[in-house]
Amino acid sequence: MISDRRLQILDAAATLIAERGFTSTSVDDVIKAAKLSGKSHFYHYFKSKEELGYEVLNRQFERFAERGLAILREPMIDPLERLNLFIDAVVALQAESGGRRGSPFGNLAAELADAHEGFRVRIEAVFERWASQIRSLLWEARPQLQDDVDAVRLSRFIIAALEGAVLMTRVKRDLSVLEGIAIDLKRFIGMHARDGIGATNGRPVVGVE
Amino acid sequence: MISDRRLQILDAAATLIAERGFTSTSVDDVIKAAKLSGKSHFYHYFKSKEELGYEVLNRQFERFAERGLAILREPMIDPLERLNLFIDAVVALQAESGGRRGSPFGNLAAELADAHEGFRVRIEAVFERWASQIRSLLWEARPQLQDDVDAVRLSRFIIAALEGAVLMTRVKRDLSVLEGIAIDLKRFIGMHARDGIGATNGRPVVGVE
DNA sequence: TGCCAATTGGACCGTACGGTCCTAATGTCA
DNA sequence: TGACATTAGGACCGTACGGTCCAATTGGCA
Repeated sequence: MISDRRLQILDAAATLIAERGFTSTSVDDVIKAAKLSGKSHFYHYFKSKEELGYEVLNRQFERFAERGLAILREPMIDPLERLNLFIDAVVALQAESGGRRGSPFGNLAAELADAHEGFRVRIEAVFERWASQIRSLLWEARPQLQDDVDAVRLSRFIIAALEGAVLMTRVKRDLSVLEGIAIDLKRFIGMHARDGIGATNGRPVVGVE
Repeated sequence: MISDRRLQILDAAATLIAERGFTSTSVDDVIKAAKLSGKSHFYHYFKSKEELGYEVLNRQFERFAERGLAILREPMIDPLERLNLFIDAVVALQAESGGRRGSPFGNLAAELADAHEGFRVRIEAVFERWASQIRSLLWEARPQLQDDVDAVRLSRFIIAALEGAVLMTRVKRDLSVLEGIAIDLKRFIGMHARDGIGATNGRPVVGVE
């Protein structure tokens, strides 16, 4: 069902959309990048540009789930430690493109949230699944956390800080922006620990750097 | 030099760009919204769509500087208190559009950072001026702050968290996302105070809510 | 062998876009 | 009165876009 060609098109489109956005990526661009013979070849696999966009978004999320969110579920590692590792993974993922690419979700969100309800809803779902993973982890870590920690709020804060950081990194073309924010974010999370380490001396509960 | 018409066009364009993004806003759309008679009327005032975009960005920043950043410089208020008030102002600004509009800088950044160097540079400058205001405030507040507070890093963190929060709010169409993050952000800032209030019990130095 | 998906290649269409050019009317201030 | 910015209206142009249609070929598999 999932032919090689389809994946090839999806990957090419993902790269282009990450570079220029969805609107500024034309079907002809995708055809050229995926080395298809022409329009009919493309429309043999996708019924519209919109559908292509949806599937690209799906694949981006799957990739992110495998390479990023999976860390949040590692059963052998302390939950709060896992959260730190996850943040490191986001930094590493960005480092691959030199911080020039930004978040595929954040980019699409900013570009299409108001203009295109179909994308808005799908991106909302992405953020919700992401937040839900963090909430589960926080629930698991609750013996180590202060009683009044608001998991919903904290999970949103983490996502917002990371998305904002990735955006700023892209604008400034400087990966150290993201790295600095990652450090602060870990400290903020550590501040919610029951023992309060990280809150008083600025160091997180578990290893930083 | 700055005619009424020009401002009228700039305001109409700002609204459209905030709603649909720069690329998806056509010159004809602007002409209709600003009630101009035709293309020649528009091109009488602006030499290109690009120049219009630059001037809209300038005006958005001026507006933000007057209604937001100005708070950071209020001489009669305690600096850290001012930072909290500033965050409240960002929330209030978003509330005006029901959180549907997002940040004019973040939106343009995500849409054009890679595609259009001219915009990227200008948005970078916006973030830099914003960060610089926060750094000044932090410097002013240094007697109340812990010695090892990194003003550059903290100022970037604040901006990233706010930009990310505004983006998420827009995607979820729920202002309470931003409100929650604002609370956490204030707590994080309070955590840098010398007395450590806010770090141990989750309350900032100065009034929250 | 025959079927069917995959591929190739290109013509074509309607629309939208940024931008130019030209002419003429209207208002305003010196 | 004259000079000049403003307003008005429209024709026009080249290009790009998403999408359709058609005809022909290739290749694997039952």
